[in-house]
Formats: sequence, structure tokens, C-alpha cells
Amino acid sequence: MPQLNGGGGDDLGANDELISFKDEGEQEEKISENSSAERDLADVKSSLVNESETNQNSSSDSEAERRPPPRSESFRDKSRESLEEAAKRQDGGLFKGPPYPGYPFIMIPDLTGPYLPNGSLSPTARTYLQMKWPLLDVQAGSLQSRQALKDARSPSPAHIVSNKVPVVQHPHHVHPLTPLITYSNEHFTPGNPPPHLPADVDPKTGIPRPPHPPDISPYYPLSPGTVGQIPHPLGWLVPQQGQPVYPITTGGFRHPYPTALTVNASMSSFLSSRFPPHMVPPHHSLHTTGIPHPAIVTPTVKQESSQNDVGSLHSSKHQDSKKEEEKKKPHIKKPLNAFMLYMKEMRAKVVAECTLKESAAINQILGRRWHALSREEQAKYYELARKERQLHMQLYPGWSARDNYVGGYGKKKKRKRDKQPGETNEHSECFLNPCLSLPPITGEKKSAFATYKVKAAASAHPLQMEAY
DNA sequence: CCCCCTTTGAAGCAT
DNA sequence: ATGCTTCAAAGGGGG
Repeated sequence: MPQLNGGGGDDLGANDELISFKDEGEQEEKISENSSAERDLADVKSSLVNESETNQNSSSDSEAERRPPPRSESFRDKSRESLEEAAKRQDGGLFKGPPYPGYPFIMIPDLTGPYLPNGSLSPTARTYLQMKWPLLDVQAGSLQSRQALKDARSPSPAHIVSNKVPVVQHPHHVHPLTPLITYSNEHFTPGNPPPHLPADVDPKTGIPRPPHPPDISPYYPLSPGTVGQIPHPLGWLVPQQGQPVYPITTGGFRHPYPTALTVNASMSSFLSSRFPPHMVPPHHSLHTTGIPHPAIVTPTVKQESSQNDVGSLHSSKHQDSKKEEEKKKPHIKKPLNAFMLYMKEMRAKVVAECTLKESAAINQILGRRWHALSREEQAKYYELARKERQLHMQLYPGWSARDNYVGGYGKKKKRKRDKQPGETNEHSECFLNPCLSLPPITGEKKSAFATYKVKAAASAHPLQMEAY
């Protein structure tokens, strides 16, 4: 592999450790997840309650159980860092090969061994394949990746991983990406099967779904004939809300095949080596149709709910001038990071599983679930985020995150919670809770768990407890 | 109506 | 190099 640099040597060894270690964790996760996703949520909920109301670890043990227990913080941090590092390194060139051969999360692995022994596509691979390249023929993609595998001289991490951590999940394993299915309006369309059905099982037949037709991803919540509304390569993440990762701008018209186009764009560097040039379109910030990328959010769109239909005539001068101002400079949103992608995908599921609707509380749960994900699962989102950034970069070469700084750096638009002097101590008890000491407290800078709001938890969970 | 909350990650800026 | 700040999504809650 080209990218084996000297610096990665240490990580390599470490990763070997990680993998074997991960096996245990993976199994444990499977066991617990097999038991019930609801229980998982219940654990999260109850642990949240405990976090806020008590120091007892009565419920946390369940979560602690299902986690790869002794993932030390340092280990976790290292793995996390390495993971991010890996993702970053891949930014430079697509699929040069995993910087860390031991790492399973280079996405090719999923593509290389997506088939179950019976020949059908494994849930994981199928899901990921389709969510990555919704309009690509899965089988073709597999062939290509196989071809890519052939090209690779050294064994793909896929094999390393697949030998140790089977890509094929247990049939009952609730894959974190299964909510993709639920985004097919299952939660919201009366008559649709309940969300607890296995993601990859056809709700009607009860048998595993065959590889999906290449034209439409099953995860798009599209009613038949609405292909043209596929907004974005990652639009599958939020179809249930009809809102793509990058919201479509005004006009109401959507290009029939933006997904394919953007997917190609995002993968251009990858595809260019595999596909004829005509299949790798040039990158413009605007499509040839003149339709801006969904990331461009014009004021109209941003305020469409409040102004478009009713209030447009009553909008104030101030708003008008503001709008015009912004019209000149469309707001290009930041690409979503891995966690944001994960949140988009999982939010509906979490909301559906509990009565909570407060995003703050939901996000807490999501944050914990995020940490509970296996590295492979997280890696998928890191990879997606990486592609998202890449695509974003290609579409908006001159764009900078700084462009979205409202008041400029240092002039806070939103004030983050000031860390009170004694705050850490105040909540340090949280770290006594095994739930909260779940590994992924990534570098204490974020101290995600330290910022647990007793208030939020206290207000949220009583409701949950009532609901259950 | 607008901002806060809450999460993680990415990126930019200041030191 | 490190640390801080802002923004990305989401939607209820509150001023």
C-alpha cells in the first residue's frame, strides 16, 4: 500500500491490538443489541436519568456491559485520533489505500466482501453500498471494488477485518445504519411496517431483501415516481424530513439526477481511475443547468417556512434588505461531519423510540450512541463525512468555513456555555457513573459528558419514564 | 421571532 | 502546536 509511512508503524501495531480487542467488544455489542434495541434505548434513557439524579450505576452497568469494556481512555483516544487522522489522510487522495492497514474502516472493505455465504448481499454492505452510492448498481460496485481489490497488491483490510470482525452481522443485529430503512417514512406513513422490523428484511415477505435495484435507493423515502426529488448523495440520511443534507434551494425544481452527478463528483478522484472520463463530470459550483448545489442555502429557502407562503408580503424592510444582501452571497453551509451525518440518520429512530422530542435531549442520546458505535460503524460516517467534505470542496473551491462566521471570529453569535469555575467539580460525579465513563470522552477538550445538563436530563427523562 | 440547548467534528483564528 | 470559538442539524423551550 502506498501510504504506509513510517509514522504509521506504531499505529499499525496498535491497530492489531485494537482489532482483536474489538472482537470482544463487537461480540458483546452484538449480544446486547440482539437482545433489543429498545432496551438499548432504555438503558440510555435510564442512564441519563441516573446521570442527572443519582450516582447509582444500576442501569449503567447494562451499557457498560455491552460496551467493549476495558477500552481504556487512552486507547480510545488514540483510536479515535487515528481514525480521524486516517480520514484526514485520505482527504488528499482518494483510496490510495488505508494509511493504517490494520484499520478496517477504509470503506473498500465493505465493498469487497459484501456477500453472504448464500450469495446475497450482507446487510451491512448493502446498506452502506447504497447509502454511499445510492444510484450505483450495487453489484457493479462490488465488481468494481473487487477489481480494485485485485489491483491492490497487499491484502485489503477487508480481509483482515472480515476474518476477525465479520462484516456480516448477525441476522438480528440491529445495525446502526438500519434506520436508513426507517427513513422510508416508516415512522410516519400509516400502514407501513413498524420500525422494529429488521432493516434488511422485506416487511411484506419477511425475507431478506435482495440487492436493490440500482436506480433508486431504498432509503430514499420517495414515493414511486419521485426519483427526481433525490436531492443529494447523502440525501438518504434525512429523507423522512424531505430535507437533504444540503437543502435544495428555491425554485422548487430539482434536477432529475443530482445524486448521480454529485456522487460522481464526490468520487471523481476515485472514479476517474476506474471510469472513462465522460463518467467523471467536471466540477462546477453550479451544475450546467444552473441549479446550485443543495449546500447553497438562499435566504428564501432558509426562511421558506416562515415567509415563503404567507409572510412574504409582510416582511419588513430589514428583512428585505437582509434577504437581498444574502441573495448576493448565498449561504453555503458547512459540510456535515461524521456525527452530524449520524445524527441525521438516527434522530428519527430515537425520536420514534421514545417520546422525547427535545433535540437537546435527543442529541445527548445520540452522542452516547455515537460513542457506543463500533469503530467500523463510526468509520462509515467518517468516510461519508470525508466524501462530503471532498464534494463540498470540489463544488465550492473558494468556500471557507469562515464565510459562515456571522460576526467574525471572536464575536460570538451564540455564546457557548461558559465553564463555571467549579462546574467541572460540580459534575465530576458524572464521571463516577460508568455510563458516563464510557470510553469515548475524546480528549477532555470537549468533555462531552461534563456538559451534561442536569436540567435537560431531569426535565426530559421523567417524561420518558412516564412514557414507559 | 429569535436564541438557547445539546451533541461531535471540522475549521479558523489567536496565542 | 495548542486552545478556543464558531458552525453544521434539529426542534422544543423560553424570553
